[in-house]
Amino acid sequence: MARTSVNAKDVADLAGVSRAAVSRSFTPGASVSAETRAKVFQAAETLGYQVNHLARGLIRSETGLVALIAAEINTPYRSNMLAALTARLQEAGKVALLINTDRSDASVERALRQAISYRTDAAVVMSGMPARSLAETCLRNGMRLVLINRDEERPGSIRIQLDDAEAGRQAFATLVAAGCKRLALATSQAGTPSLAGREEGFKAAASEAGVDLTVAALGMTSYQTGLDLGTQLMARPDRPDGVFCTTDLLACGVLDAARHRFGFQVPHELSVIGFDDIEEARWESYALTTFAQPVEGIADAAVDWLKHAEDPKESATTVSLPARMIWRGTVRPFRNHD
Amino acid sequence: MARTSVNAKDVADLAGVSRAAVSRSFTPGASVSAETRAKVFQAAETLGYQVNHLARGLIRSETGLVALIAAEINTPYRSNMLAALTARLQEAGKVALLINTDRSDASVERALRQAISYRTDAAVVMSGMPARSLAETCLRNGMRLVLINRDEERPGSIRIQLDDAEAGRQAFATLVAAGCKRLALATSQAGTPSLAGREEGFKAAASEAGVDLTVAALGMTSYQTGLDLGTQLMARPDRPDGVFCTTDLLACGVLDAARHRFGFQVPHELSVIGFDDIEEARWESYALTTFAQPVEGIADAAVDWLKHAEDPKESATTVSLPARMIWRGTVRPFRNHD
DNA sequence: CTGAAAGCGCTTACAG
DNA sequence: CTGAAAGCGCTTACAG
Repeated sequence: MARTSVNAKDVADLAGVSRAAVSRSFTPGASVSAETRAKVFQAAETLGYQVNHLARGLIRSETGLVALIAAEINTPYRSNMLAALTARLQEAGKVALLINTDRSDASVERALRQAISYRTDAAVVMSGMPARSLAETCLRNGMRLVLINRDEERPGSIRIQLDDAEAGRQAFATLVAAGCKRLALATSQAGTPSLAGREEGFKAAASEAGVDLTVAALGMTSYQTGLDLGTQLMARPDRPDGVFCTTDLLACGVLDAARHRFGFQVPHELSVIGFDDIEEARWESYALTTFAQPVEGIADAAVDWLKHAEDPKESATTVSLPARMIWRGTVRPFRNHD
Repeated sequence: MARTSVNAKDVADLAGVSRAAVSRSFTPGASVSAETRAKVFQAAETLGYQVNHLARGLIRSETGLVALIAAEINTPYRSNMLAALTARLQEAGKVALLINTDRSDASVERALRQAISYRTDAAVVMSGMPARSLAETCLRNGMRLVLINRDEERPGSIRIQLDDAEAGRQAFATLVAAGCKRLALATSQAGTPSLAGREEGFKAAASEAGVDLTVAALGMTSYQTGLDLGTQLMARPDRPDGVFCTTDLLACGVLDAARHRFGFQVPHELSVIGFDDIEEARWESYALTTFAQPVEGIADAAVDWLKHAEDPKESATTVSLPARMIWRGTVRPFRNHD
C-alpha cells in the first residue's frame, strides 16, 4: 500500500529526535523537554502532520470516538438532542459517530456492532434496546453504554430518563384546573418508553380522580398523526375540551386540525398541552403550553458520566430528570398556577 | 495495556487456522475455502468477535469513516440533509463522523484536522470553507472533499449545489404573475453562498423587469428573524404584497407576523414564497409555496461520487441540481402556472 | 487455498 | 529527559 500521509517518523527525522519524542510531544503531561516539544511542533507544522488517532486508539484504551445511535434523526426533538450531545462531546475532546437506525432492535444491534468495530469509548442509545447479551459484549470490550429514555437498565450502563409519569399527572391536573370537562389523551402507537410513561401518568391521575378519559392512539409520532388525531377527536359528539398530547409534533397537528378544519378557538373552546418544547412550540401559530425536555441537562449528565466514571462495572446507574412545564397560550388561563 | 477485546488470534486458535485465514474470511472476495470460512465464522460467533476497523484502517487505504461537517445541525433543513447523508453512507457501508462547527472558517479547519486524525475517507463540508492549503493537505492524505452549497471549488473535490439564482428568478416571475405590485426580498445577514444566490437571482430579475424592490435583511437565518422581518415589512407605508423569503424558516416567521400581528389575509392580501421545503412548510398553519431542495438527490450525488470516483486528482467537479417549485397556499392563484 | 512474516503508525515500559 | 524495542490488531504480498 502506498504510504499515504506524513507520519511520526517523518516529523522525528525533520526535528532530529526519536519517534518516541514525537509521540510524547503530542501527549499532554508526557515527560518531554519544552525545547524538544518546540522542535517537534515546528516540524509537524511544516509537514502538516496530524497524529493518527486510529493507530493511537489501537494502543490506548480510548479512541475518542462515541457512537450516537438513534432513529428519525431529522425530527425536531431528536435533532436537538443530537446537537446537544455532539456539542458536549466535542467540548470533552470526543467525536461523535452517528448511526441512524430504524428503531427495530435488530438495527440497534447492528449499530452497536459497528460501534464495537470502531472501538468507540461509549455508545449512546436513544432508540430501541440492545439485548442483555450484546450489552455485556460491549461491557467486556470496555465500552460504556448510555441509555436515554429507555425503560430497562443494562449492566455497567447509565440510564438517563425523565419523570414522564409525573409530567402526565401534572398535565391532567392542569387541564382540570383550567376547567376542562371532557379530557382526552392523544398519542401515537410507537410505544416508546417515554410515551408510555406520559400516558400512564395521565391515565393514573384521571382514574384516581374518577374522571373518564377519551384515549386516541394512531400510527407514528408525527405531525400528520396529530392532524388525524385532532380530526378524529374533534368530530366526536362528546368532543373533548382538553387534550394532552404526548408529543409537541402531535400537539401541533391536533391544534391545526381543531383550528383550521373545525374552526375551534384555542384556548377558549379547547386546551392543549404538548411535550418536548421543540422550537415550533414557540412559534406564534402555536404558542404551545408544553413540558420542556432538559436536553442540555441530559447531554451534560451523559458526558459527565463518560468523563468521570471509573471502569465500567456490573452495577447500573439511573438518573431521573424532571420535565418542566412551560406556560404559553394553549391552556385556558386560571388562577393559582405556580 | 490490558487486552481489552477478543482478537483475530483468539478466533484463529479456536478455529484451528492461521490469523491470515481469519482476516481473509472477513474480506469479501478473498481467497479462502468455504470450509475454512465456516469454521472461522463459527468461532467468531461463539467468541463475539468483531473485526477491529481501527487496525484495518491502518493498513487498507479506506477506513469506512466519512466526516460530516456542519453548523446548526438541529435546524430543519440541516437535519434533513444530515439524515439523508447518513442513511446513504450507511447503505454504502460507511459510517458518519459528525462534527458540529460554528460556521467560522477556523472551526471548519479544526473539524477537517479532526477528520484527518481519524483518516476519514472523505469529508462533507456543509458550512464554512476550508482554506485551499488545508484542502490540499486533505487531498495529499487521500481524503476526498465534498462541498455542498459552497461558492468555490477545491482541487480534487466535488461541489454539489443548487441553481439558487434560477430559483430567485422564478420566485420573482411567480409573484409578478400572481399580480403582486409591491415586491420585497426578505433575507438574513448570514451571507451564505446559497442565500446570496437566491438574492441575486431575485434582484437581477427585478432589475431586468425594471421593478423596484424592498430589500430587508436582518440577523441570523431563523424563525425569529422571519418574525422581525415580517413585522418590519408589514409596518411600512408601502407595505409589500409579495415577499420572497430566502428560507422557509424566515417565511414562517414572516407569515406569522403578517397574520397574527397585522391580521393580513394570505394569499389574498399577501403572497409569500419560501425556500427549502422543510416539514413545517407542509403544516396546515403555513401551507407554504416554496422551492424543494433535492436533499436526497444531493446525498445520492455525494455518495455515488465517493463510491465511484477513482483516485482524487487535481481537477474539481461541479454538479448543479435544480430546485423545484412546490405549489401550496401562500401565493395568490393565477392562470397558467406550470 | 494456506501460513509465516513484514509492516501500517502509534505508545509505553525499560534502561540509560 | 531520551531512544531502542516491543507490541496493539490487522492485512497482504510471498512462497508453498
